[in-house]
Amino acid sequence: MNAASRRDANAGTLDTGFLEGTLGFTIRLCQLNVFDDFIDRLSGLDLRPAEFSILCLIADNPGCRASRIAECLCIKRPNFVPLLSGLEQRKLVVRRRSETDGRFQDLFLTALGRRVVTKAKSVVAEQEQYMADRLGPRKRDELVNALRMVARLDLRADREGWRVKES
Amino acid sequence: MNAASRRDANAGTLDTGFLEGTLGFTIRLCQLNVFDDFIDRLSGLDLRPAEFSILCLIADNPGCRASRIAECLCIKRPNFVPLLSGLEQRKLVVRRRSETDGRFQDLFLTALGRRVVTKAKSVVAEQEQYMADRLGPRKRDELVNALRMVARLDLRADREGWRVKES
DNA sequence: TATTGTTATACTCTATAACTATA
DNA sequence: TATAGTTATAGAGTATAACAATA
Repeated sequence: MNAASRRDANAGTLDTGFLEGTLGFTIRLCQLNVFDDFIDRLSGLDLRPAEFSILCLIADNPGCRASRIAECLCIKRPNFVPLLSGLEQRKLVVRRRSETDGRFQDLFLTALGRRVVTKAKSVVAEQEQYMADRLGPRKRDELVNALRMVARLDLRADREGWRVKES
Repeated sequence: MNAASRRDANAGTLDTGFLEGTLGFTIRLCQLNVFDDFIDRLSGLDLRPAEFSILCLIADNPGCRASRIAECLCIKRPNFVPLLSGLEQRKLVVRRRSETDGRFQDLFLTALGRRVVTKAKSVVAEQEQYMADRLGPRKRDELVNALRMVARLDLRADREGWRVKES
């Protein structure tokens, strides 16, 4: 039973009008459903969503600094350390101290890491394709575009006493 | 600095093509941004997202059983107990044993609870209105509808060896 | 002095097993 | 026996402060 059907099972007579009409609540339900399935599909490769994202970014940006990957994924640096250490212990990733600046660590995939991320991407692509088939390609693209737009909104811009100098 | 701008700050030269093209990743970024702001807006009323949702459902369904509210919000019963207890200690909610079946607890808002949820809904409505203004009303409604559709998808339906008998 | 990576730590959210009381 | 609520507990995920190494 997935999140959606578990929820629907007994909620038939509940008035959920206000919540279901909000973006915040529908985003949460949507994320629960998609992530539950995502985690399930990738469990065979023993990859959590964060680990998959890290491997993807290193695959497409070999030699990138660790802190940039963490930033791009909105993962705080202290929390990024054990994630990377785990991937390195599993021989999927190598950390190499930068030659030009000893503070940085440049990240690379191992040959095994490249094989794993290729397989993982194809598994994720299946989930994405399944959702695209159900939504239809147009609605699917509109959904991704709308989500990107909301993700980039500065939601605090309409409130006072907030904007301390940004730069 | 919100989640979106924090991410953009240093990610300019990173290739995020694969991840940004997936529904899963964009949903996550979107949820981070919306929830960060949601939590911030409701912090003045000392309400977390889950607490707000519970109050909303009790407000619109007075006398509803506790387990149904939890189910509707995809909150496991053990995790629901301290949430309800907190709201009851704050005199926002009352639990009343059902007269017809002593196992159930019927939930009601106090007068204070009704005042708080009314105020909280108006705060949330401001955030929703701000997002709707940026997206435009049509795109906003299409987004909510698409999210509802994805939230209800049975994402495991395309895989074998999964569906044990549902009922 | 500022930044990267790191450690330690704490708090929130979530998940499971087992207990109780009621049916 | 089955279900609702509860307790205890463990595991993720996430947050901040402080330190070492480097610049």
